[in-house]
Amino acid sequence: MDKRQARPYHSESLARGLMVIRAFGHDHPRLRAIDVARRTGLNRAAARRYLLTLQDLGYVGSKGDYFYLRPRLLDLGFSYLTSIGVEDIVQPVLSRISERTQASSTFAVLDRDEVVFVARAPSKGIFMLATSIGGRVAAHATTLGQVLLAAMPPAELNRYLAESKRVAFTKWTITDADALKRKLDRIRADGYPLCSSEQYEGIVAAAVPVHNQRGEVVAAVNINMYPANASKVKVARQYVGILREEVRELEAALQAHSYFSSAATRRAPRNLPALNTQ
Amino acid sequence: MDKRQARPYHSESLARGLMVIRAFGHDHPRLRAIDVARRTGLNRAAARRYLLTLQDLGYVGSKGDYFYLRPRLLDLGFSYLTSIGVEDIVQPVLSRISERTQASSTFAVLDRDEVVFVARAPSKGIFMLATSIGGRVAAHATTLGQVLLAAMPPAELNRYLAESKRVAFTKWTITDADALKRKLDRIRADGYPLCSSEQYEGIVAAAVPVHNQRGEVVAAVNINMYPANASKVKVARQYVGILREEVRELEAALQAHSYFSSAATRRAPRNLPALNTQ
DNA sequence: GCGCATATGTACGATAATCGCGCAAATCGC
DNA sequence: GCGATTTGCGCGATTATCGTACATATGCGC
Repeated sequence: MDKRQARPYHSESLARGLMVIRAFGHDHPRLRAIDVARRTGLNRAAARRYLLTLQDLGYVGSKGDYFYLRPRLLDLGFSYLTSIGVEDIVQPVLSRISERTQASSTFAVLDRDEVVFVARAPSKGIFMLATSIGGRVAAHATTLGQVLLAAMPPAELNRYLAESKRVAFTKWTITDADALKRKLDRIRADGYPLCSSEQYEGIVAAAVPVHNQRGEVVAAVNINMYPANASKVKVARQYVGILREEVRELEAALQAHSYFSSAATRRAPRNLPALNTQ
Repeated sequence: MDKRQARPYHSESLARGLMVIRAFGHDHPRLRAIDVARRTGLNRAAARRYLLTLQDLGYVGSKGDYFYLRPRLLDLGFSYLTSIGVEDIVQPVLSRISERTQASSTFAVLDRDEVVFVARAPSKGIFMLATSIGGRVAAHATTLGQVLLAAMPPAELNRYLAESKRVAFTKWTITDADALKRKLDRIRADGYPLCSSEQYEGIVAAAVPVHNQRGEVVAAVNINMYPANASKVKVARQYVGILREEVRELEAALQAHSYFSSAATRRAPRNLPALNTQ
């Protein structure tokens, strides 16, 4: 009846188990069954069952009453990384970009209003962004995010502009919807965004989009520089050529692979009029 | 009855859902429901239910009949990475090591007979190992693996030597159990292993163990060099000092964090005599 | 040393989540 | 156009999962 939304196509056990994994993290690297229960809202017995299941599968370990995550969890993310071809295709290109531009470079995709770092090649300098693979930052304050936002369908972009609350990381961060919209317009005209200190003071960055064979933007690649190496935005602008050149090859290589290709949408939906299956 | 092993503490749905995720990968970046069913051994309807669940949760997407993994999956591995403090603690140390030794460095842990790469800092050169975060290699052929094997309890080590089948990557790879045992003995005496071309032709590497506050080896850090930079093993040996020095600070920092500390094993097991909870 | 508070491990009946078959509709290859 | 596949979904059967309960064990305050 109305007890709960009936969703016969939804496995609650799986959802709850994944919730258990996410209960762990930087501030909570070791948790007891009851800690997990409290953090997830599950019953203690249930939380314990999921923990023991995950332990059987090798994803978590335990010592005394405490549970902790084990490196096998990286396999799950690794499935994603290999499915888009990070090791074989993306990483070599990033390395070449870093080498040719003396800047660190990053390959990233959009997930809702955040940019997710998928691959990265550091520069020769000491410089190393703190966030690592799988890390996320708000889209509005990075070149990666801006180039991805600029490629959004208008309707979706308007929803983003309306719903996302954009915080300022520095005084140059663009948070205002109209200002951001103007910047995105400029990006569409130029083909790439330049950021100066919008996320980190003193960092200059440029990004270019990565297209699949149908011309859709599926990812972005950027370079980050120190002002010491590139005190003028000019320099960044000059490197955009290299970035474009390398990304063109990246696109070709990615299209040979099938993840982004979106080639065979074998069938249209049955009854419904082509719902956007997101 | 005897239909199936009754395991009231085990959630099959969670296990099956995770199996679905692992059905994807490099050669299978896009799968239909029935493909997943075949690859996992699940019923098609069940596979589809798990896929739809994962889609609801944002871990997979779909286009037409095809499903694909989404970047949110990286969050799961990210939970592990942040729980051991990769970003805050490990990465800065690795960067310093790479800078001081001009070599790429890696932080890794052991999972059964494999080494899992957890964090990495590339060297200044072009050199970049293919495998990325979450990647695995057989333990016996890398300095990382050897230093971790050398620290294993004797019983476990013997089991490893007996059960693991060790393949040769180059003609210098040590695969013989006795030879490996001798090398591990030497490592215990020296405190660190040196590898020359055991995994890749021409690569020289050295590793040191990372201890928790109880003196247990919980991870390892290594450096990899090109013969061009270090044609003599001597050079590697000289860098071990730097490696040791930095890792000592790493250990101090990690101990402040609680993941590896294994501090409060609050209670001993109830009835059983302190079973090794793996 | 003695409660009090809290956590664990396990059992068990109730319930609802999950299973897997079966079918109509839609697509592909030939 | 036809046979072979696959999808989406409904539905009854079954069993996996829930959550309460209880004995046991630990830590802490006094």
